Amino acid sequence: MKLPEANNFIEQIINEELEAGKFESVGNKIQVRFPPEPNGYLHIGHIKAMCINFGVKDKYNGKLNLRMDDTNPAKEDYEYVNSIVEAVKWLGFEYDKLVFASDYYDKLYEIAEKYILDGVAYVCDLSAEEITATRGTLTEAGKESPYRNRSVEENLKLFREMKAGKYPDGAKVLRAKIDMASPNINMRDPIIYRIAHVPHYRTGDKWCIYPMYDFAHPVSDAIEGITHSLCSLEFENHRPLYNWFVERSGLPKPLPRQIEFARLNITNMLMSKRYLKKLVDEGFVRGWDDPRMPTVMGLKKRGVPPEALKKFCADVGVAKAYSVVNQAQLDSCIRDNLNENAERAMAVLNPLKLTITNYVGEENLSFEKNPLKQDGGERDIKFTGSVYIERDDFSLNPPPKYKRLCKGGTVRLKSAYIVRCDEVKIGADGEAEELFCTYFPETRSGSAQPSEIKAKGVIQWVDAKYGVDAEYRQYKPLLKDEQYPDQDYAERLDTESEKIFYGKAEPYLFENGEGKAYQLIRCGYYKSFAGEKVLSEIVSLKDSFNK
RNA sequence: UGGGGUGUCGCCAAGCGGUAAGGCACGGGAUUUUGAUUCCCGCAUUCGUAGGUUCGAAUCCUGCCACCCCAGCCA
Repeated sequence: MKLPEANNFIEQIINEELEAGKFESVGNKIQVRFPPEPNGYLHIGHIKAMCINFGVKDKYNGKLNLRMDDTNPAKEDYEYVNSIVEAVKWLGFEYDKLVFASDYYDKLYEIAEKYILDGVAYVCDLSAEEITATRGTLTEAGKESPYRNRSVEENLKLFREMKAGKYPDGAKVLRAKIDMASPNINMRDPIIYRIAHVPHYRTGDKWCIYPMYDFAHPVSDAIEGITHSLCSLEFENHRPLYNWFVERSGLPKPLPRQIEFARLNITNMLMSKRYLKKLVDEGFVRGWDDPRMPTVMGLKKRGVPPEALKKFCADVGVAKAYSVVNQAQLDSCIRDNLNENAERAMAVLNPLKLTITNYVGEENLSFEKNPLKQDGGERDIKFTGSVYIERDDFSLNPPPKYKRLCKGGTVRLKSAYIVRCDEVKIGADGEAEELFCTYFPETRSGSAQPSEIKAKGVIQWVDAKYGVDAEYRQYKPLLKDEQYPDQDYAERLDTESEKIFYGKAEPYLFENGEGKAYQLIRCGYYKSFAGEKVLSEIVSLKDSFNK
């Protein structure tokens, strides 16, 4: 068998198993799954998990189920499943089937009865507090439940009564009979089913008992014929239990194997649902798709191309060591992608009027839409000799090595002419209000530059007559510092994280609202924005692109 | 003082007994009508630590040390 080259330890394991013939009975088909719980929105951490799972699927020509791990009706809803599906599709991942853990409720129940019949599960009447109290501690063994040795018949009867709704929430649970003295606390008779008289968003009130993750997940994997169940490190301690459930399920081999990897952490990015929800609920951001959010929809709105995110995940790699990736690494991937693909346009956030005193009439200037793409096309911009430039591109007191405009200095208006600033009109606030310049016709872009007229800098501009008014929302990172702010997170929020500018932009920016990038020539970095539906509103990228 | 994991450059990360890949960041230089891009060049005599085995170790063995995870009827 010809095996693909393994790019990480997971693929290495798969290769070894394939080589050993572990999956011959299923035609060497690898099956994986991506199993979010529909109780929140997908974020960049999930993207890493998707890249790993979809990556395995593609590499081995296998199958992947998008599975909603919906076994806790109190938290789940269609709102989330829809957003998850939407996010997966936007990222361009193609799954084979959309499935739900709740599809398996009948089968799961049946297997639970099998455990009872096999004498490895029992109904326990202990209260939640009592169970906690008898579970023991990290260093002490737990105590066996007094209900642990009920007969198979009694367990079956009780379990069926639980299912039939005879008992209130919390009155009874079904437990696995494993080992109360196990050093692995997960193995101390974990709960399989709990009673919850809560309607489920899919099954309604058909059930009043719901399976626990530790049971439902491995068994769902086995039901689907998953060969590799890839999850994050915190489930390592659950693996023995995973195997315990799967081995006793009676489901056909090959049984799924759980492999854990380190989850993604990025400096200054909080990904916990609890935290993100707070930001939304308490109005720190405009919603789950706010460009400052690390959610998939937030990233989309920020103008981040899916391919940049995939590249980032590929760069970061898959390993088991706890790590925090520097956000600069993400930014680099985004910049790379934008540099390669984004169409160019000019805009000024904070306009300063520049009038050319010796210019008459108007003309068209030609611009490349994307200098990196030979066939990127061109666009025309009107030039009337009266323009707006970025306020930062002019300085009353230029620092040493300043390359842009100052009084008496020259600068090139990109793709137009070199101008010299002759006069500065100072406003009441002491700041420059308008610049009066001379332009040099012979320096028109494209013509051979006369040696006597030079400009060190090149700045962007928007024509005063043809440029359109634009509102910019500029976002900064939500957190000033610290990875996990915990309870006092609110104090660390940067209240200036959203700033409004009223600037100018060339009309081209609005031709098709979304995902176009513009750049500030002065800084030479890219800012991307996802155009909102309202034309006058441009959302610029957060500060992370600043140097 | 239980169990399960992990420790390779500032941050990720290859490496699987034959003499430390790559990316990000950083520094230097060249080209440039974006202080961007592109392009060169530099950036771990050393792999948590102390020993041992070996002709040879980041890789094998032993002991220490540090950090992470686990005591939800959440996932």
